[in-house]
Amino acid sequence: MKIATFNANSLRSRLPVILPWLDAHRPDVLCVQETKVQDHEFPLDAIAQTGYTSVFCGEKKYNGVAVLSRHALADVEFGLDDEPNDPARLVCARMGRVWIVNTYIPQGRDRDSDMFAYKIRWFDRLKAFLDRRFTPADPILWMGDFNVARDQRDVYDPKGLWGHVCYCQEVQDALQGVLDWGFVDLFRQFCREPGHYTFWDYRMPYALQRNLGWRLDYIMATQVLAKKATTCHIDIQARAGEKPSDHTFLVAEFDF
DNA sequence: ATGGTCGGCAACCGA
Repeated sequence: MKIATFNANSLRSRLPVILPWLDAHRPDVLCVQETKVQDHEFPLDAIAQTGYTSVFCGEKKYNGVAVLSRHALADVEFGLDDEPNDPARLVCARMGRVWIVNTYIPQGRDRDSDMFAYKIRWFDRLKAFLDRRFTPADPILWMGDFNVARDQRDVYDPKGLWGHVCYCQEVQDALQGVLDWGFVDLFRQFCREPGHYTFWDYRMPYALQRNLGWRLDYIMATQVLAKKATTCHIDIQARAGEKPSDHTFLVAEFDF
């Protein structure tokens, strides 16, 4: 089994990246965040032509999640189970006996904004969501854009960036609280080195060439699946001169 | 130095 996650920053404008990538790599599942497309405008047919079914929930300009799959998806649910439930930030579905939880976690804006408090709470709400449906013994893949860099290996300037909404003690603790429920960071299971990133701010000149990046996207697996993982790697599709952030896939493969 | 650019989509907002 091969799975992947991708922050699209507009699914429709990224189809020229996504469709060839699906054809070349044929993952069983691709989770997408920031689709930025309403459901009635979702490019269902273009994706179906590559052999993938989709489940999705989007908004006009912001947010939006989708799961693209080569296999049937069952028990599809959108959003958390309290209010506001953010249906365009979470999709949960079952593929065979494996559960997929695809999240686009709030970015948080500023440390002193309501959105930051909302971001912190989101992790506890997600843990409650998981508790109501699963146990840590279930085969679950929690993946997507988490907007958290877990430690100093995950940002290009740990001292200078400390205190950012995506790199501060509060968000690291909040994420760790959900990990402690029973998840393994699959990329870190295979690579302990610093400097491997999934996001480069496109406002920074030559951020990719200078490797001024962040690791904000994750594939978290419960133990039963982590034991079967054979690889987890970052696939940067950007060619010379192109902006990389909207072209970065995080991929994991499993021995089944 | 607290900038920069991109996407949606029609004036800024979110990242």
